[in-house]
Amino acid sequence: MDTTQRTDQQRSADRRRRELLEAADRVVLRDGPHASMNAIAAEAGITKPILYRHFGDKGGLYAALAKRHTDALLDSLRAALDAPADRRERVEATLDTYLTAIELRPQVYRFLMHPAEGSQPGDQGFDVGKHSAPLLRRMGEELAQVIEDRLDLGPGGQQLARVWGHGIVGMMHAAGDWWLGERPCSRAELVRSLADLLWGRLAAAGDRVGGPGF
Amino acid sequence: MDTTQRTDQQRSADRRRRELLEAADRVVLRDGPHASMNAIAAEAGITKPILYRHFGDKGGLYAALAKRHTDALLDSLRAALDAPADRRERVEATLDTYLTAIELRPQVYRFLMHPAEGSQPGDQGFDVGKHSAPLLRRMGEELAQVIEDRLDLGPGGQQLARVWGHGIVGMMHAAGDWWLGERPCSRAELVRSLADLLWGRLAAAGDRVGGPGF
DNA sequence: ACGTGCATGTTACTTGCGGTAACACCATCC
DNA sequence: GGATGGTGTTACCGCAAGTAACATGCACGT
Repeated sequence: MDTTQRTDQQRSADRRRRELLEAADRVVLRDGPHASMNAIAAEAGITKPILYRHFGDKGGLYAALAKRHTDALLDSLRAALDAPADRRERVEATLDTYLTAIELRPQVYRFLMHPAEGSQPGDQGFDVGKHSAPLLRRMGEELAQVIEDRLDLGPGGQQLARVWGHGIVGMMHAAGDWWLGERPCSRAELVRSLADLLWGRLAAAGDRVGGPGF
Repeated sequence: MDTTQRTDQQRSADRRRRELLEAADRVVLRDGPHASMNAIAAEAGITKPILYRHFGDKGGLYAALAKRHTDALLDSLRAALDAPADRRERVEATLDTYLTAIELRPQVYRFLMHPAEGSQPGDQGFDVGKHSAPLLRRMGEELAQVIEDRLDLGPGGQQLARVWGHGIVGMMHAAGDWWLGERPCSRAELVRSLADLLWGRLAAAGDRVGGPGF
């Protein structure tokens, strides 16, 4: 088997795949996650079966598309997480990076959080637990690793780090989602409020007069 | 217009609607959120158009279905939130209530977190912000209200409470989703870890030796 | 008693999408 | 020159959402 030829072919196929992904990206960003395979194929200047040859099925295409954006976002987050500053500043920088990303490209964000597209009626009866957006899971795992690596949490620290990783990511996501919809405050205020929450201000707050305390 | 007759009709329609919802519930719990309208109609012993007359479209049926479960879960959560105990115990009780609910009825949980079913290609271009599960939003708002009512957060407290409400709910949700899929620890441990996070243990933890600190 | 509404039910259809089979073109390699 | 393999097409299947048109039964007003 001719290595050069095979490499050439693979190179060509990879380039084509990237072109198709970029076309799909344009359509998804324009039409939303409901973009049909026909529409994507049309945007790419081809027809459906080619898409299916490259990506298997719609889930495959969407997974490939999601991976691109997820990787990019995770790179940004890693940079914020690795910035030279103290812990609080890093946490705020990470929150701000995430929120800035979803603020600048809400369509991408919406697409990434919609896992329902991939699954089909007949795939697997009812696997609970896999339906959350892969982006959330990956962010949770990454953050868990960072926490475990850098913090001394004593015995059971690894498990604690994983819980916290997923929990913090979920907090960031839900708050960001709500904020994006209602825009009740500036991004900086949101970041500060969330960091305050993580810094234990909930436990430290005083009871309201006359109330039984939360 | 005859009031008695109208009431009778309405009563009958309501009863029918409830029967249909219960049939839909059975199917969705059996087949997952991909249950077709035909399947639901068959389970109810009727045919599709009747479902459409009652609920408009699939989104309407699913919304009605979701409302039932969401209301039920919110009632449980309110009870936990109102229990006579100190703040930490209430937080743990609320977390535990939520986690117990999703543990006992994972199918219901999965259904509630799948908003993608409702939206259709042609409804509205791209409204970002409305795509999160209504359950999450409602839980966030409720918790925000409780926090605002019972905690003295100083100026800007209302906004802070809302951020925290949505953030905490998101934390609970993401951690619960991950936990449900991997079952890395007992429910009690998860509750404790999350409460520790909310109690500021992240900020209090020491740096690991040799690391720059999270 | 009888037609008039009106809700309830049906069959049969349209539309649109995911996915596939079968065939056509064009380069490359023996 | 003819096999091979990737790229592309048209035309189709199956299935689910949603709708139109028609049938039936029950309470009402006169």
